[in-house]
Amino acid sequence: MKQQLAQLLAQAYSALQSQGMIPADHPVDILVERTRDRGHGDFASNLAMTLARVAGRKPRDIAEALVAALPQVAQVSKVEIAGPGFINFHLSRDAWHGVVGEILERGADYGRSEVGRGQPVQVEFVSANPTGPLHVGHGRGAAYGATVADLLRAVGFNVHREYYVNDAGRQMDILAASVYLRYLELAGVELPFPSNGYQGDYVWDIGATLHRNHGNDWAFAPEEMLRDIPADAPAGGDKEEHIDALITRTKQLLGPQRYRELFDEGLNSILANIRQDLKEFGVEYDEWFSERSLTESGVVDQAIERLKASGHVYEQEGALWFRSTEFGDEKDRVVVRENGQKTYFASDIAYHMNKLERGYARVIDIWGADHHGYVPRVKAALTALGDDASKLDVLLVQFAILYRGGEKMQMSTRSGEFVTLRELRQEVGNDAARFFYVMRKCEQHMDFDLDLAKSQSNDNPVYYIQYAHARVMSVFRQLAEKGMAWDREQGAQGMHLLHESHEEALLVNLSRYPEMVEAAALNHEPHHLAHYLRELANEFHTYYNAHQFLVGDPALRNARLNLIQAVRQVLANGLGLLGVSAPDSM
RNA sequence: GUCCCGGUAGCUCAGUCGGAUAGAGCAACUGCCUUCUAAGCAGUCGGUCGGGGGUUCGACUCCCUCCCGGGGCGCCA
Repeated sequence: MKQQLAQLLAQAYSALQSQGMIPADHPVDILVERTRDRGHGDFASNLAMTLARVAGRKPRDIAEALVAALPQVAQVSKVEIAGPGFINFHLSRDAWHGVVGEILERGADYGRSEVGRGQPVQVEFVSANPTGPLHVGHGRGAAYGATVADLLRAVGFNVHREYYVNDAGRQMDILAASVYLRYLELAGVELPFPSNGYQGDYVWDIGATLHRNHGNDWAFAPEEMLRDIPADAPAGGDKEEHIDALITRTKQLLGPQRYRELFDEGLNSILANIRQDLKEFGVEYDEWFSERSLTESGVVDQAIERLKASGHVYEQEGALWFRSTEFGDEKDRVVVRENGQKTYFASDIAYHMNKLERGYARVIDIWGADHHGYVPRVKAALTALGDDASKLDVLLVQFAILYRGGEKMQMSTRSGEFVTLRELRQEVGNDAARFFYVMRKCEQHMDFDLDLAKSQSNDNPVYYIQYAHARVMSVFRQLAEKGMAWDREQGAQGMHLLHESHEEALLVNLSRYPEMVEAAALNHEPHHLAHYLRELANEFHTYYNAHQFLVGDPALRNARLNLIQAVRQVLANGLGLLGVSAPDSM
């Protein structure tokens, strides 16, 4: 409808050009918008105002000329000029009726489109280090990423969802050492636990698995573990040096093969937990991409070689630096450390190089906002490699701050003090969690009040929307109980009987759904969908209270049933995109 | 110090590319269940859009500046 009106205006516009009112070579973007106030009609255009300057005439004069040149069509009942020069379109009542038939016809496909033209897009999200269970902070990235990916698929992109598994590096070594120390305790070797180790209960569980598999065979005496190890922080030492020495000692004592087994036991156990958690949360991936595989397949070395060959790296103080300042970064970045170890950044350059080589039209990274300073260096690296950095969109998700009892909660994986995503899901349910996480735009800081979410879950907007869906289902159950059946064909014939203001409002909103989905997808803003569904549910509840559906007149009854069935379909489609269930009864 | 995000009703937040009288929910208050589920509906109350400049037909929206809150600024990942 919007497109149609824009085309009508385009015809009027070229008529004005041939009349010489507007320069013939002046190109223009014709915009038609939904009005906010129905008193201004259904759609409006500001075209006349934008032309005022180039034509050298008053906006209202141009508007009058445009309206005079506008072709007549049946769907448009009235065209008005209002305010400073808006052209307002009032649609005929019949113009809205078609939407119900379209929704019933297309069913679950209503709202889907092909604007993405099958272009391949990658969405990488969550990618939390496998050093512990997902916590509520990761939940926001999971819900947001999954919804953005679903929305993009709904509008016709070929979406590839990926989780980058950080299965290499120092954090994972700290986890391995932590697991080993718990194993030693189970084997009867009592040692002070490092202050910088991972202290969660899950570390005990992994240690216990090792102990079941190997008994005390992997144990060493405390003296062997602690010989020449620098003091931990509580004893006046440096916690980083302490834990690094423990890692080195663990590797020495166990040897490479057993250390790898220890390491992989921790990695696989935690990763399995993360995968299960996400799956239960309705978040599925096409690929789990291993960081270690980049090193092992030589891709990291290739990336560094390419940077060397193009002259964007230099050596200083024994380390190899990438000259990222050349591409707008604040300072240059190390890719190979003095000790010969490649940095995490080196892997990330390789990873993004690999992503672009896979041929995606767009690559979307969803990161926590604390990584924002990282964006310029990754883009710099892609540019230096000769790739098109503009294909990469980094969406930064602000933290979800947890409140309990009105107080902010600390979250630290290291200390083991956090609310896990699993706990949250168990407390408030998947539906409420998924919905809450995407209710706010991602740049907005989010206060997640646990007490509210747990104790007053009945007030959650998600229930309000689900209730609307359940109510429609209930009406149809009542229909059957009263020995009647829904005659969809008769309903379609009687659409003209729907002239209550509540019915017209619903028709307008139903027709808006595809536009809203498209905008939410292209702008990566799922919160629009959440707000839209609330509004639609509100209009339905209002209608429900104002009018009886199961009336005696079969023509009116079936017309109303067609309408509420269309409402139900759109609610179900929208909730589906958010990963929220649409229950038959509540 | 510098960079990023935010500041809109008592609270939590929407506000489309600059558009017409700035909107919801919660909270508070007043009504509505013999009728398709009251997890609902109708109504009332509530605003210097952080402050100050600027751009223009028009600014919550764009630019400058200042204030406040959160976060980032490692040869950690």
